[in-house]
Amino acid sequence: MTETQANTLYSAFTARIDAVLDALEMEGDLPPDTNRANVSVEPPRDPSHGDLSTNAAMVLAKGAATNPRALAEKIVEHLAHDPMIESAEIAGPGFINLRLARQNWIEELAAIAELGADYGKSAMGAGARVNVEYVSANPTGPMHMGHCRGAVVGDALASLLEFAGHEVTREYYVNDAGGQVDTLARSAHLRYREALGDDIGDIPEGLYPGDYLVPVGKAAAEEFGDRFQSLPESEWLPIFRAFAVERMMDLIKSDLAMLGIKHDVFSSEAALQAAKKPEAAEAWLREHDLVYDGVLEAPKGKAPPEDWEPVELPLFRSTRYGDDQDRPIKKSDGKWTYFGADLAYHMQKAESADALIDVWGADHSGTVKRIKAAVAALSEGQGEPIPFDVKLVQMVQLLRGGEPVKMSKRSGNFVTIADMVEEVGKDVVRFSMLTRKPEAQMDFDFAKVVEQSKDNPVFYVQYAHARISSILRKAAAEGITPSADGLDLLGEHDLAVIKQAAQFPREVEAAARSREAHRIAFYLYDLAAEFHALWNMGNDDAEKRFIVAQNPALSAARLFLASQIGQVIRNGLALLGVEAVEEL
RNA sequence: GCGCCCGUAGCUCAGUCGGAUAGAGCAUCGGAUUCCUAAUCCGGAGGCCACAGGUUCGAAUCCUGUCGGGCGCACCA
Repeated sequence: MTETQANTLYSAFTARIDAVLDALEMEGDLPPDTNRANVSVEPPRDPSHGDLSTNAAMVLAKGAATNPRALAEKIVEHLAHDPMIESAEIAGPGFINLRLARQNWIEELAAIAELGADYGKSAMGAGARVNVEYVSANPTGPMHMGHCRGAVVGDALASLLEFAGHEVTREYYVNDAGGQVDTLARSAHLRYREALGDDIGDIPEGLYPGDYLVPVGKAAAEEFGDRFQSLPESEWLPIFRAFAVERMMDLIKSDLAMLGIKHDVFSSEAALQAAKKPEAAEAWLREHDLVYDGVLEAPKGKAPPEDWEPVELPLFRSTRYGDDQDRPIKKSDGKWTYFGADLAYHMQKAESADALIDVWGADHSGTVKRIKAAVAALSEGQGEPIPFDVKLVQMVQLLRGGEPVKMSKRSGNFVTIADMVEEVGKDVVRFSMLTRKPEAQMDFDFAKVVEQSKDNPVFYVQYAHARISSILRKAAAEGITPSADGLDLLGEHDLAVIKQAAQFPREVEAAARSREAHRIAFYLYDLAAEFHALWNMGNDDAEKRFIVAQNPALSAARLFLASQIGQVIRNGLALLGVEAVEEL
């Protein structure tokens, strides 16, 4: 309760209860400076328990040397006089259940109208600069499904944090310095020779066979003519590396655009190395005895690699920070390891951020400890340790009609994001990726998603929005304008939807705090469900329809309600990067 | 062998810093459409929250162990 919170309905009542506890301290019913960390004020799961519930009496009774119900009675006494509280009751082991006066909900609806696209925004982040690094797929080919989940999860997380008051940088780390990009360059050169008319035969083992390099070869032929056709590799490798990486990044950016993803910053590993950042990091670490030259032991419990031989390498003392083993920052050929460059890269990011988040695939889980160790070591050394989170996104098992689909860049046979988006649409892809928590594995059956697309939750939410658009269109045609004037005419069943909508700001903060964007998707589903339920009441009872014949004042009020629910759905979908359609 | 993640209804999954009778969708059974989009709604049935201990007013949630599934485990990225 100590965190900064937006001025929402729920935080307002949290403050009221806090004030009551202050009063009880003054009156001696509670010991001074009672620890209230475990006090919660939140809507109960079961709506029949009221609008808000607090466990304050149960949590604080022991410290006050009394029993929960006795303390609860004292709290209730204070709350009973509040005109914004309709009733306060003690229930079960000592919960205090509050029913809020309907005025609260009417005002909340007005607040949605006033804030519009800003409704739900929070100041929680207090402008803290958060760098979210996601995707960072190697620039050796188009994006495939293996990248998709992390891309969507990272992007939604970035939007969420932004909405919750953080200053977010969306960053992509381009691994353009390792051996894989040399392979890319060689593969591109082969396609280049092919474009110039050489018979290249089968793509040799160890090069990338994918067709996507054919246009790269043609482009190179146009750009360079036959200049590099028969020169030794050393003459063209760096040139083709840069050329091909640039083309691959264009490809990746266009794939990302299909998913509605756009990064602010693309950081090049090659540029990082050219700027000697890893050297600087190494020097600092050596000064502090965090890097030393040593020999790693062969892995235990598992047959060591056949070509295993002990080699002395510069090692980072990641064991000092909880890793299982010290980690090499340079290879025996003197080049930086991925990790060696990556630790310098994280320091670079930290220079312009207050917190770092990496979104990685679960296949990198083994490297989390070392990078956390490195960031801890380096940032402690340079003042305050920087908060650093690695969000691991679990694998997606891609199926087609129940059969696993292979994904391998080497074979050149893989389902690309472009294929996926073209077949099922961006909104389905994004929403699907966000309707389960990222740390759980998921199956994604291509055929199933296409066949059952009507059952996909994204349509359920979009349908609610479409219905709202539809009714507003109809009202406009009939000359009825939504209006807040008659909101007092709304009934209990209308309020149920408002209550759900009013939770949006809470959900935003809870989701941002736990850094879990998928909560927004589930919330929207619940909100849509409330709306659909309200809509269907109109089937049985014409008085409960949005447009009530002979009652323009009530119609205007209900249309106002519908319009605001639509606003909240739009705000939520915007966080997920899913479109709020006008009609299905 | 070690590390990380997961285990909740027949299936796919939610579950708010530990809260009240564990929730949804699909599937299944029964209802609602002369009427704002039925791509919707209402109701029934379906659970030893993998298992065993522990922590406390209170555990699906936290701790320990076991079992099952996934990912990773020298200089790759």
